[in-house]
Amino acid sequence: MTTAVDARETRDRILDATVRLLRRQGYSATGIKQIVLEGDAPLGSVYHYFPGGKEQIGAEALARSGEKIRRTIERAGDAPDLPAAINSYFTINAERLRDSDYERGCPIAIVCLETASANERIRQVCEEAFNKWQVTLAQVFVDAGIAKTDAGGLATFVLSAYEGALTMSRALRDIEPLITSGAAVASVLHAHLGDAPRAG
Amino acid sequence: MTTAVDARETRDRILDATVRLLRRQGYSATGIKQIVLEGDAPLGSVYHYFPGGKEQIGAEALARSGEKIRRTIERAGDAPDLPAAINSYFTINAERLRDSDYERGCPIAIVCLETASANERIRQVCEEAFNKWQVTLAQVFVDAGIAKTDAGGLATFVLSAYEGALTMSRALRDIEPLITSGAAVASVLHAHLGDAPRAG
DNA sequence: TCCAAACTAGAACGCTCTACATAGTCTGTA
DNA sequence: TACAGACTATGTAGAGCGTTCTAGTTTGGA
Repeated sequence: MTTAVDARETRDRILDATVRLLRRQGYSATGIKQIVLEGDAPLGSVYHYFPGGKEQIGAEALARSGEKIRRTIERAGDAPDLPAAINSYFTINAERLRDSDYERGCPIAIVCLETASANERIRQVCEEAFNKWQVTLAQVFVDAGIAKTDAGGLATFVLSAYEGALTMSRALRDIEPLITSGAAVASVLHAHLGDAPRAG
Repeated sequence: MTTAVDARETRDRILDATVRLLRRQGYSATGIKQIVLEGDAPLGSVYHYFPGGKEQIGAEALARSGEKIRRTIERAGDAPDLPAAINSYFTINAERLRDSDYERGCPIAIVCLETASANERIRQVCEEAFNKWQVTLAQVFVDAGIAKTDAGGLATFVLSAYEGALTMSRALRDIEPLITSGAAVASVLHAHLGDAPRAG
């Protein structure tokens, strides 16, 4: 194994580096050599850990990233004020996007668009990630008092608004779409909780 | 020039083929040879019409596609019932997506995510497309009676929801996110027009 | 101390990519 | 018919890709 100084294993470093690159530039533009450079990992051991090659690295990196994001969504349910928690999810990620010089996109969204029609295995990983996010968020909504009949569709809608706003913010190099959409989504949630009805 | 049978010029066929490929698989995965194959165009004339190479082809294809979509958005303003018109924009494109076997994504969204951090020229084309859509849609909202102070943000929000729902529908191979988001957006518009407040 | 297994180094392979060069063919006009 | 310019065919260059290979190093346990 690696030394104690370098506690994180090579395999993990490869996956983490892959996630960073997928966020920035997607699947097609990300090369194996770039991954090992970014992760400071030996090229020779890539096919030792990942005999399935690039596709396996991509699939595992996306699954790991998807689960991490899902846990973040789950934690939003702990907040006392649901609309505020969702809104701050938008704003926090807006700031992270800006601070990364608009490089930190969503790895699932970009890779899914690229590979949905070309690589079924990768597409399925993306589908699973989105599905789990949706189920998790719907449960958060139910726990907050939103009607069960509404929670599922509302979760899909909120995720859509978030992914689209992230896309637009990256294109415009401006966090405004994320901020605006976060506020709009919060208003919709307020309305569903029997609060102020107006969205904007 | 080409014969009368082949009325469309080679240059246009190259651009149209590029748009189709960008919708399906994005910029990085789309090659020059694939473009001329898809567009039934001679490889030898690619650099005659596009001395700027792949970047020029991509930029022009995206600009053309962006403007076409903008005109479609503009036409939504002609409908008497705005929320219904926006909702049907979602549903119509949902059906087109399904009928294309989930290949017909948004060329702007996918290319922007791929190239936002790598190719400034292409990114700017995407930014311009999104900006024009937003301005056009905001004007449609104002014309329909929505307050000027709300129209801009609302347009950004609706575009975000649409792009995100399109992304999710492709990943899931299911039009449900587009249908659900279309209905939710329509409810928000209703609320802004002084109609039924509930979104769902 | 020694061995087997785990891991790494780095070159090399076959392939595809964009881009370019050059020679050839077509087309409208005089 | 003849010519000039527009367009196309085809081959090549040079780089980069994912992958594989063999040789070498490190490691944990007996």
